[in-house]
Amino acid sequence: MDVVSPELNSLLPDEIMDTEDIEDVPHSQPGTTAVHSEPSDDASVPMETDTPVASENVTLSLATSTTTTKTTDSVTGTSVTTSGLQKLTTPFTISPANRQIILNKVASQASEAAKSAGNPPQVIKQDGQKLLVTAIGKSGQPIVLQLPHTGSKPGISQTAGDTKSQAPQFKVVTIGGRSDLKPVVGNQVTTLQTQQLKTVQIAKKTPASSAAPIKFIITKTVNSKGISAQTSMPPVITGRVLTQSSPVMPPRTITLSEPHNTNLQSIPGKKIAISPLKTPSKVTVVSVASPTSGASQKSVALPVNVALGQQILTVQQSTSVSPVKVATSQSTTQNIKPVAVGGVGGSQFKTIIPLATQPNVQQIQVPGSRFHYVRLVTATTASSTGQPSGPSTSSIQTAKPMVVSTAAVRMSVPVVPAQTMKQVAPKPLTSGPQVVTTTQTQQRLIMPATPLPQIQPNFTNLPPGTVLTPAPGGGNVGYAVVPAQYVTQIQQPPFVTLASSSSFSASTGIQTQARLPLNGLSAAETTSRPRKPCNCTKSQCLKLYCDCFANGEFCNNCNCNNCFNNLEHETERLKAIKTCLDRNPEAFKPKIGKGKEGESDRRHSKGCNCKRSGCLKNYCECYEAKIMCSSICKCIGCKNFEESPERKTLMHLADAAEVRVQQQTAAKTKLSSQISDLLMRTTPVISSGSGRLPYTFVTKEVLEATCECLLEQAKKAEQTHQPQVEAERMILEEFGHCLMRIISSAGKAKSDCASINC
DNA sequence: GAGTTTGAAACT
DNA sequence: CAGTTTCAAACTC
Ligand SMILES: [Zn+2]
Ligand SMILES: [Zn+2]
Ligand SMILES: [Zn+2]
Ligand SMILES: [Zn+2]
Ligand SMILES: [Zn+2]
Ligand SMILES: [Zn+2]
Repeated sequence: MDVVSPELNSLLPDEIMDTEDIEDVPHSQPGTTAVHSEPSDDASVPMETDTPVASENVTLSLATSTTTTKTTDSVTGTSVTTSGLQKLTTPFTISPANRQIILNKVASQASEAAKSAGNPPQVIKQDGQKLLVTAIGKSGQPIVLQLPHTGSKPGISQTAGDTKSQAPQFKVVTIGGRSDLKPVVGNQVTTLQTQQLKTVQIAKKTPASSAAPIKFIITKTVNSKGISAQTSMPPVITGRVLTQSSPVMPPRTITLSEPHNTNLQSIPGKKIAISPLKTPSKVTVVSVASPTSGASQKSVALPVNVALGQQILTVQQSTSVSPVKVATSQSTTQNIKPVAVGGVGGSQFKTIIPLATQPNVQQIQVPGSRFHYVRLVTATTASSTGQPSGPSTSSIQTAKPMVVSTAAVRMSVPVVPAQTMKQVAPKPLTSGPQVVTTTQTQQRLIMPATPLPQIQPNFTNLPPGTVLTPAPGGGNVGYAVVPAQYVTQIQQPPFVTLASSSSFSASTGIQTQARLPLNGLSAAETTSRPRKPCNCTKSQCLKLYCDCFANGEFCNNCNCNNCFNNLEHETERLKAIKTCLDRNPEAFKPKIGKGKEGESDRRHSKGCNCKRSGCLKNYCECYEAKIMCSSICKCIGCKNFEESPERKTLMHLADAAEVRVQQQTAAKTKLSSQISDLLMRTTPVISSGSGRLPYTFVTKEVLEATCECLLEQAKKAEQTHQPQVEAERMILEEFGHCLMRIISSAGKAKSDCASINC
């Protein structure tokens, strides 16, 4: 795959662009556009059912620099050379046959960094159906996604697992730079059928094909704020979409509108949905033009590749912004809400989000959307592109390479099961110049619909081989890459979210996602905050009883027994996730709405049901989350309300305790500073070598500081109701500590002086 | 650390 | 949907 500059794309003939069965997307008219649905079984679209066609390889490269030049190699595919920055060779490869997407990171830096970090690039299986993304995220660890084999490849058997679902699975992957990525199971993830990928194409000329069983229309309003917007584009984008191939579903049309601020709950999740494209033949890639702020270096360093990766991943490192805030501030796209869902519970619908495209426009800007879309077209002459050195395994692709043209704006929205949309992973937008040709646009990549089993982020938390295993069902999987914008808007540290869903057949819709920090903590906070280890013994950590599982995370450093919440038991885990989602589609959504600081929105989604704790103990989920009980709580004897005297008392006690700790810390700090200060002043005296050290060091200031420490200790003893003996012991102990500090300081001063004198 | 209490999750 | 059981965490001693 090569990187093609947007301009180049625009220049590309449509034939190239739309070669194959990809339906063209009708150039969407600004405003709403109806999407035509296509029959799932449309022959034109190669689905898993299709016989293995000569593999089509798609290589996508994104040139970051505006001046990028593109070269196309008929044999290997196209290679693009960015403006001298880097040459990417098959940065992104998609082979239909293999259904793999491999992203290699351009710069070696990232990989090395990752290694240094202790996380080697992860390679998933080399079955050939893998998606490897490297150089994503801060850690620079590559992420590999594996796509399940599609039926197209006879030779490859589908993985065990959900055999039932032949429907293509869809996964959404969001990769973020955060180190703490966690796989999330999420409701947020939507499943798409890979087949839909075809349909995903942005508008094609034929407006309506009624045949498609289900149509989705998505209208998205984009908020230009904060993002470099393309002013020219109309704010509203309409997308369309996809049909569900599955026979079961009756045809439907769904219209989705996305107001700026509308958030799906997904927002909290901060995940990005990726639309899976089943057929490799057509891929739409959007590159994110958004420059990364200086903070994210990687993006800078690796213009092209990184950019691609980021976009695809939509990961970016956001520096400090808490996800929540970001999300709110930026309203754009992130959340798409599927309005109507097919009747099937957990049904997966595919949704392609941004669709509007400008005809012929070189830049892919989509109205209202800040993304750049790149369309990938299979090249007739394509040959498999060589894979870069990346760890990635198989890039097997074959035959037709796809060219991605940035110009086309196509959106592919991953179809998401109605319930679960993906959340957009927040990606801070960095203003880095480097990347994209278009400054403001974002790119979106849609991956082939082949089923992805999972993706795992490579963070340390994750198990070593964060490889995604092929989805059990072997169904097709679609990948969607989230537009960078989404990411940027959110500014959160990048996350990776993968979701795989099986086709409507209940097989599975599972995903692994990275999770956003809860409570709006800064990324740093979240990253640093280790999750409390679980102690499960009977649930195998596959029930919501397990906090790790409930949070969509793998167990890591837990004390659980017989744990299945890990990569080694992915199949079981996915099944468990599905079970949970079947039981409660929102099982993995955060219970506390928006953890933002503004507590206005913070309330428990279901409310508690406490009977005996008065909601003033951590047994109560409301109290545990530090929020007040609300009208939706069904608690009895609740004392967790604003005016509650008990609550106030408790809070005061807690505050007092906190103050005490602070005072104690302050006293110690003061003592230390006094001592050091004293040292500074007395050094000359010491150097004189007199034997008056005690008097020299035990000054008035030191005495005062010491007394403060002792008083604090006394208070502490009193507060904890220690018996007098114990209180005395504590005080004496503290006095001992103070003396030790004084002595050590004196000794140090003396030795220093000695050394100086010498 | 063992044992108890608690309320969500799971199950019927 | 309600009642019961199961479960792991919170809490107590
Ligand atoms: Zn557990
Ligand atoms: Zn655990
Ligand atoms: Zn576990
Ligand atoms: Zn409560
Ligand atoms: Zn409550
Ligand atoms: Zn309450």
